[in-house]
Amino acid sequence: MRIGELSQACDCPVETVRYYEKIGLLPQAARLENGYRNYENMHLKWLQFILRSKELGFSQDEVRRLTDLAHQKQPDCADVRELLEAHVSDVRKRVRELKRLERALVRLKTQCQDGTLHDCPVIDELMG
Amino acid sequence: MRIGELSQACDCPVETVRYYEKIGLLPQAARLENGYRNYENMHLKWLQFILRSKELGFSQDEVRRLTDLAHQKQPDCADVRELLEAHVSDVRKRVRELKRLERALVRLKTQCQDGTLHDCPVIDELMG
DNA sequence: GATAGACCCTGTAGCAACTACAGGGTCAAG
DNA sequence: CTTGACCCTGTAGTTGCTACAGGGTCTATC
Repeated sequence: MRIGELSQACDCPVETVRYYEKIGLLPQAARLENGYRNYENMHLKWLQFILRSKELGFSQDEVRRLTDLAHQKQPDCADVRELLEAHVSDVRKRVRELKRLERALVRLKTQCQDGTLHDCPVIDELMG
Repeated sequence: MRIGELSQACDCPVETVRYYEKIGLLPQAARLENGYRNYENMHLKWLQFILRSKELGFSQDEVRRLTDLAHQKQPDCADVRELLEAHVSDVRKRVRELKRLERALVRLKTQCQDGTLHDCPVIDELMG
């Protein structure tokens, strides 16, 4: 399989595939005589694993740890669970933070009733 | 006021102050004879405005637009309102996205009941 | 007068996680 | 034999800083 096919099959830009290979997230592909990368089915699975993990918001580092676990002979479920739990609590923290932001913004917005006002209370408040 | 004082007064690293000046978020300071930056009270207010806007999650570009509005003779409240509304809906979108993520992760986690399991269903699911 | 330490300067490289070129080579079809 | 789609490497850009490297300046102390 050449890089274009892999890229299309996974709906992931070729540059990104090469990038993942470069940083060692995706194992290196063998080369054809003309220098083109030659991917196996294994690479497709691996890339899908990476992309699915990214979709779930795992960082590159976390994805790396996940692929490491996934390719151990006996992956320890406790490690996976730990990663998962850390990630869930991280996501929850971000949600709380954004909700706090939202409340502050909405409060700010209520000060902006009149669209034609020249002395803008929003700007005043940001000014301190 | 020298950069260190401004930095301390706003609890913002000196490098960041210089950076804001460099990218034009903060107006340039006059220089002393020895080349040191000499800040006025105006800069302190301006920097506080920037930092407060950042705290509310505005991007650099949005902050720039806010400072532009703030320093017009007659800031149009409708413009401010528009920025604010766009930002609130952006924040809400991010919250929804993260909540979706959280649900997916929690679902994944429920498959991980046994910490000693060798055939990990989480990894299987990520594998596709 | 030397020197230590705190402060200031510029400019560049690094982070995540890619994306977008520039400047080439390869290959099949018409 | 040329067009166009594909492939290659390598570098620079993105956002919003942070962290040096390699200097200069100022104040206090010995």
